[in-house]
Amino acid sequence: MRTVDRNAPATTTEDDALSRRSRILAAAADIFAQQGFDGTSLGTVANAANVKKSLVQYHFKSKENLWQESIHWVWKQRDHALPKYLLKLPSADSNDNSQMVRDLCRQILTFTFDQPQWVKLMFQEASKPGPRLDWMVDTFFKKDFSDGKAMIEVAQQQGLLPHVNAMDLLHILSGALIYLVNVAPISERVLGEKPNSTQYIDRHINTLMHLLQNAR
Amino acid sequence: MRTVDRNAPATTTEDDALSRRSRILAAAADIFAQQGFDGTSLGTVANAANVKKSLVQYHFKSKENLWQESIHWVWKQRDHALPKYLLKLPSADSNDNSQMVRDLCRQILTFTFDQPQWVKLMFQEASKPGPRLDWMVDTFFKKDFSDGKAMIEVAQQQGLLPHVNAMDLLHILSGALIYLVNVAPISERVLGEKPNSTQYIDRHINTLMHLLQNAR
DNA sequence: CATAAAAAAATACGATCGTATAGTCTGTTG
DNA sequence: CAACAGACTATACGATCGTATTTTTTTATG
Repeated sequence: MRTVDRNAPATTTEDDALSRRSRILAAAADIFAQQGFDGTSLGTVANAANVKKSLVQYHFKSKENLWQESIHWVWKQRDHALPKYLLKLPSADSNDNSQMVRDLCRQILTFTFDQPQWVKLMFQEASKPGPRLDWMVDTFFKKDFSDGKAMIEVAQQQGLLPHVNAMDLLHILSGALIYLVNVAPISERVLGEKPNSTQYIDRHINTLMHLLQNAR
Repeated sequence: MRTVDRNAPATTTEDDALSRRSRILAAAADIFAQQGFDGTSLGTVANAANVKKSLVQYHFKSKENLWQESIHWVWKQRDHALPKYLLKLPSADSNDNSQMVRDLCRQILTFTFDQPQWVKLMFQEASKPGPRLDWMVDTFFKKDFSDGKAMIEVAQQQGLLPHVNAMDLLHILSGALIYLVNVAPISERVLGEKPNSTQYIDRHINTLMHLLQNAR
């Protein structure tokens, strides 16, 4: 009987077990981030990954476990895309560090507009505290918070940020950046302007930097 | 047979149709805000409102309709609690208007910490654009945006806020305030500090005002 | 009191979903 | 070739949920 015929589109890309597994992970991360835990069905994930529903359950034992592994995958992507500035502000090379905060903000914004899963997953669970939020706090957020605070403090010591409470400043900065991503679908519909465009991001960051640099 | 016996706790509060209906609305708003649309079941809402599941369907025809009416109810609460400053910055009475922005921010923060439903419902739909988000945009957000922008501009004309792009400033302010509420369950677990305490809110607002007032 | 409308409750049904289980296919190893 | 393990599939079951329908109870009105 048929020797080849496996799938319709004649997968030119390799379709081994490993690629299937990560395809499921990527699809699950997307759908979990968009539809939430309850709004996501394993069948939908399987379809999006172009695999059978049973295979999802074979590679990941339960929906809960798939969710956890998806988030690990998302955070790995994020940490791989945003490591450059983290805690590595040059101590006193003193060429032009003034642009560093601006560059970091822009990089965070553009990446998050492109891969908003981590933010969506974060606030989904924050809005309904439970075991899943506790797990995320222990696994990711404690480290994220301390890294962020350390970055703020380094920047402050270099005179790049006003000397106010570091944790407050972290929240204000995070808020100003992340809110922009979260509210983007609304802004787009209200203002009729694409908030993830380069101009929009640059203008917003300019305004933000203006507020920060004129304050002491 | 029993003349009275209706319910266990001998409801001292009147339990007529109107109070039942609004009890369902309040419960639905809470649960929708916490668990999302998909994560909310009509049975759970009924239990929380202490009514039978069938009664939920009697008063509100469908889950979709219950969701809409819940949100109308939430927005009505919000507009009833936060009308004082909206668009009503005194034109030139000029006693001490400098505290007005600070007071407004504090009022928004304390109310939203107390009744975070509107924010949660807002971002739930923003994270998965669809017909429900479109409905919210047309019904609420267009007005919210224009009101907010108008407020910023009035404050700017009085010299209470730096003269930067009004919409950007609105987003930065909204972000700094709303993010604080959204991230509160995480902050509470990471920092071991209640973010909705008066001191925490005041300190945060002080920092924010410091950034705003030293900038021009 | 009679009667009709409104309010509330009980029941049932079809669909979806997570998961458990058994079966199939393929490649490898001894 | 035999045996086995890993990858994959098919199927079924129990539970939950939204909704439709029917029935009972309460309230209002003449």
